[in-house]
Amino acid sequence: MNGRFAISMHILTLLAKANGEWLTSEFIAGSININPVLVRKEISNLRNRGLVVSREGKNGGSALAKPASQIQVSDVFLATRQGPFLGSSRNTPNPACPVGRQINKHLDNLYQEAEVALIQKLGDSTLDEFSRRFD
Amino acid sequence: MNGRFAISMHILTLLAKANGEWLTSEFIAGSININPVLVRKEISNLRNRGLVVSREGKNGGSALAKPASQIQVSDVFLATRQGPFLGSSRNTPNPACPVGRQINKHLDNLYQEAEVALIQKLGDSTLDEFSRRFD
DNA sequence: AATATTGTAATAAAATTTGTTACAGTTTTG
DNA sequence: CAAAACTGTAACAAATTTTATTACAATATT
Repeated sequence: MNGRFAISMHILTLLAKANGEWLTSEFIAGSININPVLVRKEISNLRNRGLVVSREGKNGGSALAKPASQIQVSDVFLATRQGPFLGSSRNTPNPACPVGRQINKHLDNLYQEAEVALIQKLGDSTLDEFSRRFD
Repeated sequence: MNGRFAISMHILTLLAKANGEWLTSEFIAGSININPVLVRKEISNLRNRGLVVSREGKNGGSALAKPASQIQVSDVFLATRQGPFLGSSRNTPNPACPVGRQINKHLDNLYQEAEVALIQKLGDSTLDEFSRRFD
């Protein structure tokens, strides 16, 4: 995972504990201690994924699109992962070498297997469970 | 995983298929298509992990420190991972906020659980198996 | 002694991530 | 309707991380 996963989990945890209140990006940014624009960018992504809803204008803000018990941690992982998860092979190995020619294909297979296992694991827990861990 | 995992897997696959030959960093770099110094750095790391042995001087190079069947993919993962695997929380959230104060602790727990699942999965396969996938 | 090679430090370049500024568009409220 | 409080997003800047390069000392072989 990357920093975006942490930011998204933080946002979603705040929303889960907000009890129907619409939180502003500025308030959320104050808790995470980052710039409100970054929060809005992440929320935009979560909204596209159907996890969050927002409203513009005065008294605007964001809220969960569905109960926290229906949001799995794996949903957040999938929403924030970029590309093939495990750093992907951005090498362009030598095609004249038998290993170089095939390594990316085999690594991609490996990554995918690993990712499936990880998603399964993260699918076990929900945002509701996660947010209840806080005092 | 990161680019270093891919590089290390590439190096180890070449060594596994080298049949006792000592491969030079230049040869390996040619297959991966990166700078030989990077190869030597990665090999240095793998050597510290007990996966590879090297010898200096003319006709020097590197070889596996043990049979490929005794090297698990999870060993490579552990050798190349940097820090808390999933991008770690380098945010410094607001300690005045109940969520901000505890989020890193709970995320770390989550990361660790996920990492255990991943390592278990990667522990299922060995370098030997991986290298046999190549034609 | 000449050659081939590793080991490693120092530095530079490139890529990625994170942060900032700016401002148009949308609601609410007086 | 105008002011205020927001979101949405683009464009740009700064910081960080990753990857590459240069340089050279140390080690073996021939």
